[in-house]
Amino acid sequence: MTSETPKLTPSAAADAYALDDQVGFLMRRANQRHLSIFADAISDLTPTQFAALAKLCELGAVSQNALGRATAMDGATIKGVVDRLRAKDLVASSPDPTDQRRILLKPTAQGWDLFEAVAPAAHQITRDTLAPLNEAEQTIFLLLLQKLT
Amino acid sequence: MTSETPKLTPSAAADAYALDDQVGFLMRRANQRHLSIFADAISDLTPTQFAALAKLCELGAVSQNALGRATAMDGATIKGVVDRLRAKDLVASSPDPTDQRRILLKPTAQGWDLFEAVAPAAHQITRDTLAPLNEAEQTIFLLLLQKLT
DNA sequence: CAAAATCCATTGGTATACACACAAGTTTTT
DNA sequence: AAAAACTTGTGTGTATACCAATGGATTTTG
Repeated sequence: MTSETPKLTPSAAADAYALDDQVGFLMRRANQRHLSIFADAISDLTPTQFAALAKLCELGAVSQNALGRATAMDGATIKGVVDRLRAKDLVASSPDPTDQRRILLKPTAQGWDLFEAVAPAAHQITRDTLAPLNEAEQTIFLLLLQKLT
Repeated sequence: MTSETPKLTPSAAADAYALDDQVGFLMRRANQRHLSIFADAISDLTPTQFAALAKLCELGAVSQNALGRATAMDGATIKGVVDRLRAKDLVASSPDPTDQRRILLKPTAQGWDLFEAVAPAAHQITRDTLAPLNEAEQTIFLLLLQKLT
């Protein structure tokens, strides 16, 4: 690969790589800032746990894997998240009578209460995260983000 | 906050929360896609390890904590990353004669070679990640991302 | 119907990522 | 110079996050 640009010395190729301008690095930092805003606003749940709880409140009763797909987490990840939500009595599980492989998940009354209590804060977190952008920029940013999904 | 919208019942507030439209969720998914592209293109290093190695090649000899700051990783995180880079003989450490607390880090010859070998692939990863956007959109996206940092 | 393919939940392993506490070294204050 | 404040590296604990493998259940195929 380096041999394809014979005029550039290897060091020049290296110099040309500015970490701070790479999408990956910028996305990581933007996400760090968002996670920090989240942690400051909601201490009862992690962002991931809140996402799972919110999706479960939206979907009703679904299997663990289905919840994982809906929240973009793989099987191993969603299991840990659900375990922690169950430990906090926010989610209840029961065997699916239709399919013996599945575990049906549902928010508990406490889970519903917590979700409704923190939902406004969650909206505020979205606003705070986007605060450095004006309204037009926010719209564009969300649109472009969606294209990158 | 909730009291500012008294006409909405809690359930309505809950219904109004669409996880799939939240910045945090979109950024997480966009990042997942990027990490997948990275893993497909570069198997020798993780994105984090590559970032640390690239920054070290850019900066020369710096302490572990300084490298962590330059790559946006906290002390505990950068330690693990550097440990793994040292285990692969990509980075060497020596005591700082100026400050007995510090460990000076430097890329090994092998570290330089690997960085120069994969740097073109890293550029390609950035291009692939942004590929769903046209050129104008890419510029805007990077600009807005930078504002969110 | 039987075999193959798929799906589900779980487990083990590796790698971020951050909070917190700690000890030793360095700088700043007083 | 002595005290206070800070920095550096390390260790512990918790929480994502994903891969690969596994055993049991279900669906699809032949």
